[in-house]
Amino acid sequence: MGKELPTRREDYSLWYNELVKKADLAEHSDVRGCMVIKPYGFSIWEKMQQALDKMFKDTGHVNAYFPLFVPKSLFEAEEKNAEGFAKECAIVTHYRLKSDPQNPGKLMVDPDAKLEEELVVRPTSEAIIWSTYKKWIQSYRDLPLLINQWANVVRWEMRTRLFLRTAEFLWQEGHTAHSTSEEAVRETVQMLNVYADFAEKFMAMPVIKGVKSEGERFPGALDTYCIEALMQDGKALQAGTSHFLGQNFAKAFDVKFANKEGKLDYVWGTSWGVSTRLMGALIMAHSDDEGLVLPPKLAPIHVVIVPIFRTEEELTRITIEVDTLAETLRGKGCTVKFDNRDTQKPGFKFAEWELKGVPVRLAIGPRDLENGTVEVARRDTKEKQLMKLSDVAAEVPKLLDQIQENIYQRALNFRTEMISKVDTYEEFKRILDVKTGFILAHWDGTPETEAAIKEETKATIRCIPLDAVDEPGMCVYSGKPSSKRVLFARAY
RNA sequence: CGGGGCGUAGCGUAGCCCGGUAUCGCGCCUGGUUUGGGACCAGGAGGUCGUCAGUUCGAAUCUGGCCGCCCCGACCA
Repeated sequence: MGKELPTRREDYSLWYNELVKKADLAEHSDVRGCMVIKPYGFSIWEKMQQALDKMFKDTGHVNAYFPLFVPKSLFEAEEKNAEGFAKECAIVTHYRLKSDPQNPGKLMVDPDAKLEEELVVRPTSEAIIWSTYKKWIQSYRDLPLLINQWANVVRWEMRTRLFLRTAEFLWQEGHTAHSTSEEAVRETVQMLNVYADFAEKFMAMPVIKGVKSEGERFPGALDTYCIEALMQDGKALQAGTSHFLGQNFAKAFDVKFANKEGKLDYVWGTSWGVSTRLMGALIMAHSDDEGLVLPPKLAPIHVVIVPIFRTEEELTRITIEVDTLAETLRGKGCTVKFDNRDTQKPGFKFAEWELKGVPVRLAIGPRDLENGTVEVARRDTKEKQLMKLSDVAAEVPKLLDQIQENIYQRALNFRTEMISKVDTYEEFKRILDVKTGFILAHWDGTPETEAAIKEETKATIRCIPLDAVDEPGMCVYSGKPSSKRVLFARAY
């Protein structure tokens, strides 16, 4: 099965695609550019959703749901936003099919069922939501409005990649409205921090927080904050964004409120989102040549128990021990899978669960029954140890914590090694050639320089890091003065 | 939309140049032996060769149209 998995070094893209399919996460659909998320992959996404949803609720947000379709007139109300998405929209123009007289048994679009106004399938929901907020907001007493929705969106991308860029994807989008600019900015930054915490604490993936340059900014936003992660092939991945919208959408949709002084003013907005792209990030941040490596906090199965037996009788004796052990582990919050299939051999099961990234594997055979032991194997380091059966229930939860910490440290060490400070354009290009990864370099702040560097090297400004220290220098490209370093990389 | 490649069993492929009804591996099914790191042996099932037309006694193979997919670019808040 997984034996044919190419190694990461040979061809990272190929390896990624194979892994996604072999680990039972997802596959390409017959529908153009779309993806089928398989049950195992979806169960990981559900764990992400649960953790994120709790973090949103803990910061005062509530969930709601808005329509899939956006009338074209609403969609175009915020001009920059509409322009930004115009090239990748799916549009509903008709509402009925009929039998095709030319092709018996086939259907055709009924030309008589043309819509008065086209409906855009949401590529993002600012328009439909802000048109609704207009009705909900009259006074400062209605603010802040802190709403999130879990939904699917459609962006007609020309080239797609499983999880990283698909024509339809699942995400969450938060849309908030505030009475002051300061409060909206605070919200934007707060949600950026929520995303960063989620990435680091749950996904065990270190991220760099920053602000996008003008060229990479969300259309319609005044500022786009983002978290940027580094994948094992040295390419960057934008893992989440949080936008300060200013009053742009409020003005476009005429959302005004009466403040305490009784004066009308436009509300201040934010929007923020993460998507199933995080699944791609998770895979590319930790996996190895044996397959997926899941952080325990997001693993749908924490512990898999593989019995080793020749006869029914042996399996029965093992099952008695396993039932007790599994029950105790479940009592400690572990998700336990007892793989008692008699259709596969132990070696096959070991390989299969490694491919699926299960953090801890226990093996129990006749030898262990005699000695009162269990073989405990951890996925991240592939270390195996014999443990007393009586100790397992206490040790496994600790081991899960260690694995969570270890894979974070490993990813952090990798990223630290892969950040290069460079001061000349030659060095800049050399790093991209031989090492890749993140590059911290001075930039003169102009879109022209940014575009020229992108054109020549394919590297883009991932962000202007929030923790960038003031440091006078010269732009690597133009030689003009610069006050701080920005983060460059080739990106997904 | 440009440049390149490909369409043959559930998956991956050989055959195509040089025309004679399709090769191999994985997987699947049956039986047996196995079972502490992806088992082995034997037998078996499974195909409108993307599609339409043309050339031919005969087309997976040659010719043309169409459809679909992949890679590179363009695109990707």
